[in-house]
Amino acid sequence: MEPTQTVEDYVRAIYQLQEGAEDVSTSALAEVMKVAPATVTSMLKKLDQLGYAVYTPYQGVSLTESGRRLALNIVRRHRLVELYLVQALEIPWDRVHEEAHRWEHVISDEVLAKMDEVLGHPERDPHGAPIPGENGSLPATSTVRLSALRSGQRAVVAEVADNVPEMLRYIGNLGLYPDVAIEIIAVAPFDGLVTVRVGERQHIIGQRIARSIFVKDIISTEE
Amino acid sequence: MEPTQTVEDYVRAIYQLQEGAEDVSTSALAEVMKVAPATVTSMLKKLDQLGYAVYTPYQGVSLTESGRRLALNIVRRHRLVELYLVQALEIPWDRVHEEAHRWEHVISDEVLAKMDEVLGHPERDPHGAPIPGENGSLPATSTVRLSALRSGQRAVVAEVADNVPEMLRYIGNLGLYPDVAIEIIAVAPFDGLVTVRVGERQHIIGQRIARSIFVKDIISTEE
DNA sequence: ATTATAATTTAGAGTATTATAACAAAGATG
DNA sequence: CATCTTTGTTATAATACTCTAAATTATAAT
Repeated sequence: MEPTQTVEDYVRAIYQLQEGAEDVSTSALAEVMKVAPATVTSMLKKLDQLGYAVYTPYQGVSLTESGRRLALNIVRRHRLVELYLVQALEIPWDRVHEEAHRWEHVISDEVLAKMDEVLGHPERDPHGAPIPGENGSLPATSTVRLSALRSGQRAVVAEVADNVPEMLRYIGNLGLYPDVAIEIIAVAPFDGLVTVRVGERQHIIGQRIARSIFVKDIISTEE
Repeated sequence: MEPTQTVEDYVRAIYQLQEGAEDVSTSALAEVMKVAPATVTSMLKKLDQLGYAVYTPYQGVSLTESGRRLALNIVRRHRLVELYLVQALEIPWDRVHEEAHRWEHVISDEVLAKMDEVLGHPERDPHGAPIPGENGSLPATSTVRLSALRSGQRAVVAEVADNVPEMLRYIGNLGLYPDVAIEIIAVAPFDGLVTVRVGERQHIIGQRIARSIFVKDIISTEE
C-alpha cells in the first residue's frame, strides 16, 4: 500500500516536469532521476499499475488524480523541511535541497505538523516556491522572469529556481532573495546583460541568472 | 563504500545486544530486527565481509573496531535526534524512538552538528541514555535498577529503558523522568511492589517497571 | 553415549530497483 | 515517401534484502 521512496520520487519528478498539461517524456525523467531510460520505462509501467499515472508507450506519462495528490504531499514535505532547515537550523539555502530530499520520505505527519506550526504555517519555501496545503491547495502568484523586465522597472523577487545549488549560492551572494525589492538600471543589447540594483548595490547579471529569477509587483517608473 | 541503511541497522542492533562482551546470537538479532533467522545468517556473512563484525557460524557475532565505530556513530545520531525532537519540536518522549530510527540514516553531518549546537552539546538523550561523542566517547555513570533500592532510600532517576513505548508513556505519567528525585517509601514482600514518592505524589509500581528504571545518587536516610 | 529438542544454516526463490544491449517506433530530412 | 536519427522499449541480468522449507549443528536429557 505504502508507496516506496522510489515511487514517491518518480511521482514528484513527473509532477514537477508536468508544468501545466503536457505529457512527460521518458528521457526527461531519466535525466532528472539520474537513471537509464530503460529504468524509467519499467517504472512507468509500475506507476500506471499502482494508479498514480497514465502511461502510454512512446507517448509519455501524466499523473492521475491520486498521483497528483501524492506529488503535492511530497512537495509539501520537501518545502516545509527546506524552510525548517533554513529557519530553525540556519542551514544555507543552497544546501537544503539535498537534505530535504532525504527527509521528505522519512518524516511522520506528526512531526511535519509540528514543524508547520513552529514555522507559523508558511506559504513559501526559502526559494519562494509555494508550499502546498494539507488539502493540496497551492498559493498562487503571477510572476515574470527577471529577464523579461525593461530598464527602469522596479519589482520584488518572488522566486528563485533551486535546481542548481551553485547558482543559488551565487544569487544569494547578490542579495537576491524572495521579497527583496530590485530596480532594473539597464539592459544591454545582444547579450542581454541586466544591471540590477539591490538595495545600495548594483550587479550585472547574465541571461542564465536573469531567467532563473522570478519577480512580482512590477512598477514601471517613467522618469 | 557507504554502508546501507540495513547494514547500519544490523550493526547498531549487534552493538546494543552486545552489552559487555558476549557474542550475539542469530535468534536475538532476528527478534530485534523483526526478520527471519535465515535472513540474519546471510546478513552476518555480509557484515563479516565488510569488516564490521566477526562471524563464526553457530557461535554468534561480535563487532570489530570498525563496526563499533559505526555503531557508536549511529547511536549518536539516534540519541541526538531523539533529544532534538523532544526539545525543539515537543514530541512526547514515548514517540521519538521510531522517528529517530528513520532520521538517523538520513541526516547529514552538517545538520547533525547544528542540532548538537542548538542543544548545547548534550550528554544524554530524553531517556537518560548517554550520547556518544563524535570521537566515540561515552559519558559513563554508575546506575542501579530502582528495583534494587530498599525502603527509606532516596535517589535520582538516571535512565529509563526505552524499548517499549507504552511503558515509557506510563512511566512518564508517573513523573519519573531523568534527574527527578525520588524516595522509596516501602517495598512489599513477595511481589516486590515498590511505593515511591515523586515530588508530592506517591505511586506503587511493580517489578517490571522498577527494573526498567535506573537510578543514581543513592542516599540511605536512616530515620 | 545416544537421543530428543532447539538453534542455526543452506538452498532456492521472490520483490524492488537498477543497468546494458538489441530492437522498434516516431519524427525529421532530403 | 524512403531513409536517417532520435527516442523509447524489450530482454536479460545484477544487487540488496527478504522469505520458506529442508538440512545441519549444538545443547540438554535420559
